[in-house]
Amino acid sequence: MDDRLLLLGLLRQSEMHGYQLYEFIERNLTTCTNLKKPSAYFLLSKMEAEGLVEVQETRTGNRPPRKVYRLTPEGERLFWQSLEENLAQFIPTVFVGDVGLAFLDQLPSQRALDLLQRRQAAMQMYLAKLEALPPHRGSAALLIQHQIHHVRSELAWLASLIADLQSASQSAALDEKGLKALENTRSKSNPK
Amino acid sequence: MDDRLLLLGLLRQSEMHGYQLYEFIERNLTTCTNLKKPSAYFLLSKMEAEGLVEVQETRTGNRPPRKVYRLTPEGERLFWQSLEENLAQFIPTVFVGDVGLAFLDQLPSQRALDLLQRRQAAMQMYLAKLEALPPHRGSAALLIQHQIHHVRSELAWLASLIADLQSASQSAALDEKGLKALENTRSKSNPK
DNA sequence: TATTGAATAGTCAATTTTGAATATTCTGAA
DNA sequence: TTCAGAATATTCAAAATTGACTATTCAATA
Repeated sequence: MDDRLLLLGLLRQSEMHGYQLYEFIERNLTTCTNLKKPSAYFLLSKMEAEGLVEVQETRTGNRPPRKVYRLTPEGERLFWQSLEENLAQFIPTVFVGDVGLAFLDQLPSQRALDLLQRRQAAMQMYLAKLEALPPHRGSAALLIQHQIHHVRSELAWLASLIADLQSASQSAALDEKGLKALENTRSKSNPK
Repeated sequence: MDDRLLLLGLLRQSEMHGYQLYEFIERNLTTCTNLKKPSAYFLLSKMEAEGLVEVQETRTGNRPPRKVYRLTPEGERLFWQSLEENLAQFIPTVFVGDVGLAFLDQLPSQRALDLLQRRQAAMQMYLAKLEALPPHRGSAALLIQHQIHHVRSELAWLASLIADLQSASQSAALDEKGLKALENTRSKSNPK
């Protein structure tokens, strides 16, 4: 539903053909969707069938004809409805990177540390890229600020995990208890 | 690939049939995957075809036979490889909720505020649920801590967005410039 | 002026995901 | 005991997504 909202919202600002939509999303809105090219086309033709958008075929030279999409009043209605719905709700974030964390205790703690430090480096690089981005206009800027805020927060969390892991493996060197110590440490510290 | 890692990792701890896997994920690991029941079954039979897991059909009474899966050495190898890969990389988070934010300026600012405050309430409820969760064992606890950290950070960000929106609509009441003011405000404030 | 590679524009078969249905067993209340 | 509904366990057809491909135009350079 959110991808429809995205397409409707963009078409509302100006009519476009599939590739333009895809390009724009790819360049400016990757932080809020994974929509790929064929999915974009698929969605568009579906939305046409549902009467949310109208198509105008335009042929330039002997190119394959481009389909230019524009919003119908029906589409406009759905836009407002979906926009309100999207803004009012909260969808919990799924962290695929946490699958690995779920099995962190299977690894020797030194190896775990190594890997997490590589993750940390990858995050720092991503953050640097975000911060170096040329200033975007309008609400795209908002999304980038959001992503920056998020990555900083994730970096802080990862740093604290790494620190715990380090001190746990320190004491493990003494008391031979390994990662078990860590779980207790972290599950108790629950700062407001 | 991450869902395979998840299934492999769980099967490595003990053999299980599809429903058990699904149930366990549903109860303890929803913060790191969206894997639905039929997808779990699909993945399992695919992994069987790939020689990553073995099946043992067990029939109890005249129930439909249950397929119990266990890891093969091949599966074990892939587990370690995928685990290291997962831990070492960082996959940027996609915020579907940001689709709405991308069109925030299309709404009258009072309406935008209303909706975002509802989102805020939804987030607070989710956080409360997380915090009330009975203490989980092992690394599941880690994932919950992560989710809590994340939601707190998101709440802070949303609060600051709402505050900016409020002060922007205050000045709009004076200078009639509406939401335009907001974008400038936020895109400049970039705290270290 | 050819040639090559990037950018533009879209499609398709194959894969993956999903909602909904099926079927059995268990639990407890009437 | 019996009937209803929850829990267990899986499957399937329909829908959505993807990687890989096709094809044209444009820009630069050999």
